[in-house]
Amino acid sequence: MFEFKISKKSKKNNARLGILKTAHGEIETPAFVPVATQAAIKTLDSQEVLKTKSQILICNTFHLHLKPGEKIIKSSGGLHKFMNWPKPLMTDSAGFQVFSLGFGRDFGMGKILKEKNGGKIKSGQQPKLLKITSEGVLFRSPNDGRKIFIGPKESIKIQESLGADIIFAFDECTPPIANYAYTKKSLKLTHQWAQICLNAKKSKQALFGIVQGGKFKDLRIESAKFIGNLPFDGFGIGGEFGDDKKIMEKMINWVNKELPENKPRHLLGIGYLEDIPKIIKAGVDTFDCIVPTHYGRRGIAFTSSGELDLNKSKFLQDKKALDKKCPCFVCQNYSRSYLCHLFRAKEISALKFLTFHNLYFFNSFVENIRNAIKKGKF
RNA sequence: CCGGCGGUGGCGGAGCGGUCAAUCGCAUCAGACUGUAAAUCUGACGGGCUUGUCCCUGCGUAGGUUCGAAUCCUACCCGCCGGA
Repeated sequence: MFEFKISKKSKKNNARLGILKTAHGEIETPAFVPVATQAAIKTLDSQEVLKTKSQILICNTFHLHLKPGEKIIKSSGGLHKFMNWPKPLMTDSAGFQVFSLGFGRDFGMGKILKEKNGGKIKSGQQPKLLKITSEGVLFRSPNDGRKIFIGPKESIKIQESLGADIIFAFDECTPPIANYAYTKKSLKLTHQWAQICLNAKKSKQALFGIVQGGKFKDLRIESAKFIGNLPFDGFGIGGEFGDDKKIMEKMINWVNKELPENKPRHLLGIGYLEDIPKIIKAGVDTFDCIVPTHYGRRGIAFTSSGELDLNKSKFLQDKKALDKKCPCFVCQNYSRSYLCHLFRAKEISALKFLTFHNLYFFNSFVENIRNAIKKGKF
């Protein structure tokens, strides 16, 4: 079962309040989606994740295909049972790994550039370790270097075995230094793969198509029209978002203008705290991001007064809570001083405390935006 | 008191005649991270500035040998171990 209902639209911008219904329960949108790549929110158990107000998680097809393999998960009764997560789940298609293990690795870059860095990647160019063909992608396992082929059919098949509520079409996340010709050609492939995914799917899972097109307005619009016209249950907006973040908001607006109004839109892999109001205003319903969990393990805490790096020795003297306004169990029970000590002493509980707090903080942040939309204040 | 071993940067520890401000760890400091190759990675880490194929100081202390010493010799100081 899959349903999306928009209960309210902002009069000030394109933000919308909605309910996404799945077989594993409802999600109030806009919603943040924590990233559980290997069927785990690192450092937390599923009961703890529930306490962070998380409504849905996203796991990764590529990683789970390698370890432990979808057969194991299927034989355990699917991802929900396997990881003891009662609420909705998404799985990413492995499309991001086409970038992160390909050109992303070759050039040591993320999908958002800080500086303008031109179209270094030209049409026809291949990443060093991967081979991208019209059939799919020949990956090299980052674990042992062995070859792994995943194309649209394979991705869907794996995702069906995993059994998440929402699955994604296989795409290529294009790199931010790809030129127009590369991006255009890649887009064509992503579009072909989208149709193959739709035809391949036999399950009742909701399938989201992914819009690509890089930083190029005409390609983004072309992609949103093409993908938006296919019978997907919802849409992902993927890829790179330009040479700097300023384009991101514009780009999401170009795309959302073309996508069907009544279907959910998921922004893939975006969500610094400062990005969140912008992307919600641009009409995004759900979005996932590694930042709260990943940064938490690095010692960065997100608070109402900014980011704190708990590795810094100055916090040893600081007896305050991470965030005095936060009701989470970390802020209620532990001082910055103690958390700083744990990080400096390399105690593993440090990672858990910040992961918990950051997720709670992000989810609360988005919850506040939902309430504001409800009250007509956003 | 005798014998053995050793004293190198904040710490541990390489080097054992020239290419040494000195491999490498650790600690410290700074930076990065947006569909997680990520409890990770990068950089700095004697002092100085005009940040450079730059200058100064330097391998327990004081002398010596040598064109040249952290590296060899002598004395002394300190530490550890063994013997009286």
